[in-house]
This record gives sequence, structure tokens and C-alpha cells, in this order.
Amino acid sequence: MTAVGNGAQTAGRPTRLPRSARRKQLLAAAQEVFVAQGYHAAAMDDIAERAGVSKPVLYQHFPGKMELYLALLDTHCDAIVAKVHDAMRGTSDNKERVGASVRAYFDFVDHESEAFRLVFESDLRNDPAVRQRVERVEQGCIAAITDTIISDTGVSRSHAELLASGLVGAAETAAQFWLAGGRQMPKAEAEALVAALSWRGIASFPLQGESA
Amino acid sequence: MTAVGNGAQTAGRPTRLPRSARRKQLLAAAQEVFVAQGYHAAAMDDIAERAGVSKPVLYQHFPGKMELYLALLDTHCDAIVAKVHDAMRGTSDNKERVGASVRAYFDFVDHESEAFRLVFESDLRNDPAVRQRVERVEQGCIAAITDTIISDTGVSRSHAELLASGLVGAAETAAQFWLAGGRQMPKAEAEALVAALSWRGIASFPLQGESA
DNA sequence: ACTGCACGCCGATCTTGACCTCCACTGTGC
DNA sequence: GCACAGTGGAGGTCAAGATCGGCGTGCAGT
Repeated sequence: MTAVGNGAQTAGRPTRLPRSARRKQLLAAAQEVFVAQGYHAAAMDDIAERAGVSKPVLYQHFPGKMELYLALLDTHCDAIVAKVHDAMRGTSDNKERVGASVRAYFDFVDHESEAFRLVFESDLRNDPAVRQRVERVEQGCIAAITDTIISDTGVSRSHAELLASGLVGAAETAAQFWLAGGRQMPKAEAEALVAALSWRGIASFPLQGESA
Repeated sequence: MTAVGNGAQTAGRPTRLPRSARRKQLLAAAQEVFVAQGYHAAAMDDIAERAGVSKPVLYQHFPGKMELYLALLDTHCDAIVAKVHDAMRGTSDNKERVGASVRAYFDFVDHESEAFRLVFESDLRNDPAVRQRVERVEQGCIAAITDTIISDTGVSRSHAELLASGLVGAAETAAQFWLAGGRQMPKAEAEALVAALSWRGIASFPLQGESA
């Protein structure tokens, strides 16, 4: 659908690309196929065909299917964590922070839904290398929020982490739901709703110290 | 680890089981292998060996790997939805409902972590049949909560669904986090924390009607 | 401008691994 | 003592990841 570079290229014109450009094009094609089919169902033939090249070219750029996938994953893994970090550092108003975090997730889903699905709907979580990276993303997001929760509410680290995981899960699942439902609601409206839910949930926490 | 029925059985004693019992045992063995290895990495040989039988027996009970997996999935899919439904119908106090729902997730994770991982960490979400079932689970949970939200707050269905997805995501992710972290906190404590977060988030919603 | 070279690319192929069935054995009822 | 039902291990098939000999194109040197 959203054509990669040159898409299905003319049979008579085998375009000759410099290595760097070819590599980027291959990554783009691989991303489309991996997202559409999942890792296992995606065949190297599909990726090569999508890029308009043959398989040997693929193997001249990447040692194997797994390395190709990991290269893609690494490209996007830091993005969402960085966005959440920015949301935390961008302001000192906690309500704003919650809103910005939620917006970060929805932005990610809205503008980079492919990357989102690649990271959060990966069918390779069983693989140690992939698992490590995906968990690192969620851990990173949770950690960023955890620190703020601790410094502003004083709850214990373990409690703060659990709360942060809940908030992250809410934003993540809601964003995913909004995307899966076909964006049936303006993005800003969905963001506001989830932000309100999250903020009301977390806002009053310092008031009631929880007993162990 | 958690031995299935008779575990690795003695080579000299080919135990003879009635069909029903054999089937249940095969399902149990398959569940262990699928959870431990994931669908793709799990080999039919492994499952047969784990059950202490040979492959033909497996194929006399299930037509193929996929059917075996689906049978397993179907066994557990309804469980979590039913628990959430029960949580909704068990009381008319909404705070209790939130607590019971959260407890449902944590119970599921605590007592049936294998089933949980089977459903929520499946590496077959791309397969239409599996995708349908997993989405049906989440849709079912969301729907159960959605109805209550609508009838008690009067927000529009689309808004209620998004809120419900957020709550479900919070419970699900928090439970997963709690499990992944090695249950570093008493279950009741974690439940109470997440329930408090969710309840504070959703409780005051009717008060502030959101503009369309 | 003509020729030889080097390089990126492609079609066809190999091999592995996993799902799915066929021949020999063992224990039981008459 | 004998037939028989059900089990266990060895093999077929196929898909998909990974790889070799040819081809065409752009460039340097005379």
C-alpha cells in the first residue's frame, strides 16, 4: 500500500543503488512486511520482492533474517522511551506530564503505527534477544514515570513501579484500542480522555499512604 | 517443572489410559511445552515426549498442531472473560467491581500464569484464527466493563470503550509486571494498589461531562 | 572513441528442520 | 497356544532460510 521508495519496480529497469540507500530501502521494505505478516509468516522472498530486488542482495546487506529484524527493532526501540522521557522533563506540572505521556503514546501510534506494531505486537517475544529489547522499552518507560512518582508522592519504589506499569498499560492498551478501532474518535479527544483517567487515578496518591 | 500427570514415564511401563484421560494429559503436556517454548519453537515431538507417548497417539487425538493449540486456547479464553463478568455481576458497588476485576486479573496471573502467557504472549497473533480468539477475549473484557461505565456515567459508548480499554490495560500490564518481577509484593497489596489507581481514575467520571 | 575490467545483481539450487504417516513389538482375552 | 489392538521408532514431504555461477552496466586508460 504505502509504497516503499520505488515500490514494485519496472521489470526492465533494474535500478542500481549505492549501498547506503539500498540498505535503507531494504529496511523499509522489511518493516512493511514484518508488520503486515509478523516475523514468522514473513518470508525473505516476500521482503526481497517488496523491495524489488532478489534474495542474495538481502543477504549481502544482512547476515540473516533475525539480524534484519533486530536492526529494525533497534531503530525504533529508543524512540518511544525518549518520547516518554521528554514528556517527563518537558514540564514540572504533573498533570501536564501525564497528558504529555499519553500524547506520546498516541503520537507514536498515530504517526508510527508500523513501528508500534513492530515493537508491541512482535511474535518473537520468546526469543531472548527480542525479549530483552522489548522489555527494555517497557522498563524504560516505567522507570521514567517511576522516578517522578517517587519524588512527588513518596511511595516506595516497588509500589511506584507497579503504579507506573498500570499507567503505561492504560496508555498503551488504549492507544492500541483506538488504532485497532480505526481511529473512530479524534486523536485529541482520545488523548484527553485517557489522560483524564490516568491523572485522576494517580493525582491523589500522596494523600493516602498505603499500609504495608 | 510442575510435572504433568505422570511426567516422564517409566520406559518399561506403557501406561494404558482411557481416551478422555489421555486427552487431558496431552493437553496439559502441550500447554507446558507451548508456554515454555512458544508455538513455533514447540515441536510435536517435544509434546509427545513430555506426555510420555509417541507422536501417532497425538495425531489420533488432534488433527494437527494448530488444532491442538486452538483447543488449548479455547479452554482458557472464556475463563478470564467469565471472571471479569462475574466481577461485574457479583456486586452493584462500583468500587467493589473495580476491585473484583483487578483481583480477577491477578488471580488469573497468579494461579494460571501458564494460561495467561498462552493467551497474552502468544506468538501466533498473526494467525487469523488465533487473533480472532485473543481479540475476542479483550473485546469481551472491555465490553463487560463498558456496559457498566455507560449505565453508571452516561458517557458515550465510544468513550466508555476507550476508558474500559485503559482500565483493562492497566490491570493486565500491572499483573504481568507483578508476575515478571517475581511477585516481589504480596498479591493482595498489588491488587489494592492497582484497584485504587483504577477506581480513582474512573470514579469521578460522571461529574465532568466531556464535550464531543 | 574503443576496449577491458570490476562490481552489483539475478535465477536456480541446496539443505535443514518440522509436520505428518508406515512396519515391528508387546501385552491380553479365549 | 493364538489372534488382536494399540504403541514405538523410522521415514516422506514440503516450505523457507541461505547460497553459487552468469549477466549487464559504468568507468579508466590509451
